[in-house]
Amino acid sequence: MPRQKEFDEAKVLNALKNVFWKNGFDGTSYADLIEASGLYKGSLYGAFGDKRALYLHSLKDYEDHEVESAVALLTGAAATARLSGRDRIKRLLDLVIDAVATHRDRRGCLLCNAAVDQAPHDKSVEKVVTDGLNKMQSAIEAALKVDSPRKDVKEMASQINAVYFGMRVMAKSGAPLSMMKRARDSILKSL
Amino acid sequence: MPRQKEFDEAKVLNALKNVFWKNGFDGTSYADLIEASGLYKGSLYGAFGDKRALYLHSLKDYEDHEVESAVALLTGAAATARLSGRDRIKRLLDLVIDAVATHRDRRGCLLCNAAVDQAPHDKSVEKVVTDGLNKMQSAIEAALKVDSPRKDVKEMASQINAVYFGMRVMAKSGAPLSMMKRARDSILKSL
DNA sequence: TTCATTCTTGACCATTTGGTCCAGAATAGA
DNA sequence: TCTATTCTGGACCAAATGGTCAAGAATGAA
Repeated sequence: MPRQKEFDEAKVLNALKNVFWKNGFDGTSYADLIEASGLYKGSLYGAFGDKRALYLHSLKDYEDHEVESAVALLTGAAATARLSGRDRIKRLLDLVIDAVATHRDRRGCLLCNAAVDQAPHDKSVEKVVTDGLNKMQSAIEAALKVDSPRKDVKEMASQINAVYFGMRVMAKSGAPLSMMKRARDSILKSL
Repeated sequence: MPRQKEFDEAKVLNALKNVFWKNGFDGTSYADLIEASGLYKGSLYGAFGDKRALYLHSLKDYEDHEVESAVALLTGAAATARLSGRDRIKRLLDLVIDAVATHRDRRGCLLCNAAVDQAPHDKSVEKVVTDGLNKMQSAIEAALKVDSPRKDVKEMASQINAVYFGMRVMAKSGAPLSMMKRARDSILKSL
């Protein structure tokens, strides 16, 4: 085992993810990735492969971190353990609104972006995306079950999932914050 | 007024729209547009301008046709005049599901696609998209008002709007049809 | 018929694209 | 110390990109 890698793989992956998150797959060039990672072409290619592979790695990184943290929030890990299911869902939707309101973050959700621009053209992307979607679905169902047993959990969870993704699109589109807030308030009312 | 154009502008625009619809802005090359339109580069450029202009023209065409027809459905033009607001909304959501179920149409909604991949980077795109979003919002409100006066029309309409866009994303992502149907059924229940 | 104007056709161009390759640097083990 | 192996740095490449331009065709007006 001679010569070690000089870069921190996790950090680089995070940087790559952020570029794809902001610009999408086709909107990102290899040059952008080189700049963001601080690596040279050879190293980058050697470490992760071609552009498509870099994208898939980024998506998986997103799923491992961002999606997992949403799942944790919903299923009641640590900080949200004492919250009602309804409040957990409120938290989730608030995150979407806060991203825009306080951080001016218009990147939306990488999974949602990938769904729109790559999933229909690439089976591997489709798989990662639907996996993520299913994880969200299960986590929302889990949150709903906290409050009371109900037989329409799946239905309601799908609706919340749709609202969540819809709000993500609204955020990217530049829709007024009021529209997003109303969508959130309306679904919370029915819980 | 010498020499006439030899092509049908509306048809060409429709062809361009379909390419962008399928592949997104960054995913389509000028070569794709030339092939789809059947024109030569010079003519295409002369008629509509650069790639960005072509995209904007396509978006507007989408708004003039697709969005307008959804609006007509919701506000009760001709065919839907006798339907309840609820049924009009059901029709709208059914369109999303049918596109996938019977036509295997994974293009989603061009406005939604534009929101995700171009709106954050281009003010003109953002404007067309939010205009479309607002048109949908008003039309949904109009549909809701058909059934009964309610004071949460705006809230409910925003929620339906979010579900609509969320379902569009699900469609593109390759999510199971059942998830989309449940989202639809759930929101219809609350009407 | 001539002319001005607008259209079509396609050659052409600089730049950027994603991707390859290899010389040399670094280092762990023999 | 030597060697085998892996990494870095960056030159290099073919192809595709978005965009320009000019020669010539078509046609209505004078």
